Amino acid sequence: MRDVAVRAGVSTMTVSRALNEPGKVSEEMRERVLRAVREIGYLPNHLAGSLSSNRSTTIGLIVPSIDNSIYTQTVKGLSEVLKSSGFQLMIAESGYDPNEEEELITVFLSHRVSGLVLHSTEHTPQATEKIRKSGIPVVENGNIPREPLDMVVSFSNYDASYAMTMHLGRLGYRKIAFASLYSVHNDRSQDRLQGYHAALNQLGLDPDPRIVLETERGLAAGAEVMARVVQSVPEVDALFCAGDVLAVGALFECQKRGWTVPGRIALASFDDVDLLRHVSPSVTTLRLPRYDIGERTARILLSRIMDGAEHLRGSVVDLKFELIQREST
Amino acid sequence: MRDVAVRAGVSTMTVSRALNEPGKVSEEMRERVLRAVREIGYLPNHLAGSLSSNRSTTIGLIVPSIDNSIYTQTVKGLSEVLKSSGFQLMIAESGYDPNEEEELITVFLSHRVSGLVLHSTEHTPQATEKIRKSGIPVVENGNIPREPLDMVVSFSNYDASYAMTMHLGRLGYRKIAFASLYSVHNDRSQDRLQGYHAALNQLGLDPDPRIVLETERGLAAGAEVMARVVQSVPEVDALFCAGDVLAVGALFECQKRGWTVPGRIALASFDDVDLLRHVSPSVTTLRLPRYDIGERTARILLSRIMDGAEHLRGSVVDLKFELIQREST
DNA sequence: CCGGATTTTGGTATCGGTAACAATACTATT
DNA sequence: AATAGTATTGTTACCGATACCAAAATCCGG
Repeated sequence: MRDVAVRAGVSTMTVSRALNEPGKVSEEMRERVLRAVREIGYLPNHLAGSLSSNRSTTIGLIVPSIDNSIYTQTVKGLSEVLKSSGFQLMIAESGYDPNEEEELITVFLSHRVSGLVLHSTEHTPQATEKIRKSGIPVVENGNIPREPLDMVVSFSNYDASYAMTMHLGRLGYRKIAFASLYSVHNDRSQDRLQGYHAALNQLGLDPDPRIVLETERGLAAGAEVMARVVQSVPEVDALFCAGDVLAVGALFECQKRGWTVPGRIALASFDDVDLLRHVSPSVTTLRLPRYDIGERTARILLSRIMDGAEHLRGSVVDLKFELIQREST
Repeated sequence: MRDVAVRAGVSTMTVSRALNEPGKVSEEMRERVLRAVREIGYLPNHLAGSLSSNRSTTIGLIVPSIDNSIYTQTVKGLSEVLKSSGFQLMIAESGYDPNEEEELITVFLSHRVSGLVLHSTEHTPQATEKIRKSGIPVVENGNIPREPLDMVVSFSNYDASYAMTMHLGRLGYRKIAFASLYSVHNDRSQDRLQGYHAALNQLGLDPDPRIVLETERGLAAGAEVMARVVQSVPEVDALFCAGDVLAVGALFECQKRGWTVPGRIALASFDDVDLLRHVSPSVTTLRLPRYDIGERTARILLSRIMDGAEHLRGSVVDLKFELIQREST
């Protein structure tokens, strides 16, 4: 930058202003500076700028696992809004481990991100403390936690799971099995399970531990769950797969075994992946506002960072969901 | 850091060393410093460190589209290796637009990333020039370009497409249709198309423009392609879907219309997504080393950055692929 | 045409670290 | 015990920008 200043015959301050606050500089200076910038091929150093101004243009994002297609829509929403404001995204994965998450939070804070987005809502006390101490705005967006760290943009896993289970109950199914992903360190799974139980209770149905299963992600796991539940408890008449692509795997298993859906057993899923609409029978599911969550998260974060919108501190945005009834129920 | 130094009764240099080069500091000092760090709750400022040392620990990654599940495995591979070396990933999407890519490269350079990973291999001249001028190592990993910018870690889209087409030819199919994603500004698509044509030529089959189609991503597009090609050119006996989940959509369309696969028409896909193994019939496809590409990319980049392995400059790593014959052909 | 208000520009300190070298303490050797 | 050599710690300058305030230039009404 010094070179630019010399070449343009002005002070570095003028260069800095011409680049960042063009309005505060005369037409002539601005052009002289911009020309010098072009001639020299000058690239501003963001590190120096951030250090000096004590403001950065990076946002940290921590997801449990990068290769989970569920998050990609949210990341896209985040990314698009941030890009339009000149912010950058730093991404890392915690592997569903709160300690790992804490570690990453520390790293991001030392990189002086000006905001954090956390998918998980389970944090170590130290992580919470560090965030509080740093004073930067945070958005949690995988679930609506009972005790938010700061802001929240999400749908409620509990509500969604409750709604789907009630839907199955109202359709007349009496023996509703439930499959989800492992719930250790995964409050989304835990909430879905609780929503399911609350609905059963509301419907006057007895919970049966034999038909509540936890498994890993993937088609194979879904298939395995379907086979297991039908064979161990033949009177089961519906399976609610509250996670990933389990329902697709389950459906394939039914097709392979010749079990009709929903004749022999009804099937419902949690996330409206494209696939569920195209398989036959198409699968009843919940449409979750994945993209909107990212977009809204970015907006609310930017308001806090750029406009200092302190009144947004602690706000909880519930983006709801939509139940889509299809052929499988 | 000054506070830590005062509290520990040492100079800031000693604090810096105790934290970054523990070996160069005596046992006693190290403990005194670490205690002070803990007591104060000191968090190093990476921006300042990077600025001062002229080294950063961030890598920039530019993908055409974040919400494409194809990249997630590569990102995971990258992320895991980088994390273990304390590097951070900045991600952005170019939307298949070289100008957008150039813009992002500029931003990343001004953030002083110490390496770049580009999925696309088509760049503007200015982008190429900026990268060259910056001197930082770059890895391209969506394809193997004819004129690499610097290092390359990928498989060859041309070779893969050629191999699959030859495979279909050897199985006896004579009228092989080809569907891919739009090839404008997408050299991966272009190379796949060329590989297909080269194989047709080698097989002594005449190319037929009526059965070479470009479409968008998604199941619906795949279904549409299948319907279109079979109805307009009934003698077609195989369809090679060289992109995304097109093949799955195509298969669903066949099932819906009662066309047997491979009886009425054979079907082959390009990327081994989990799904293809679980549908019925299972789909012949290419297993691409998505995760390995990410992992290897990270390793080669880190070698250049940390060990200054200049002999790696310009290296091209072809990670190959595997053809998986299944029921659909 | 003048004095004060306003806009534009510049000087200097500083952000929080590290590099490079200087100074000091300690070790080993003969 | 003196000397050279090594290990440890400190001093100072600087990385490349911006903040803050002072100085210079411009504007304006009376």
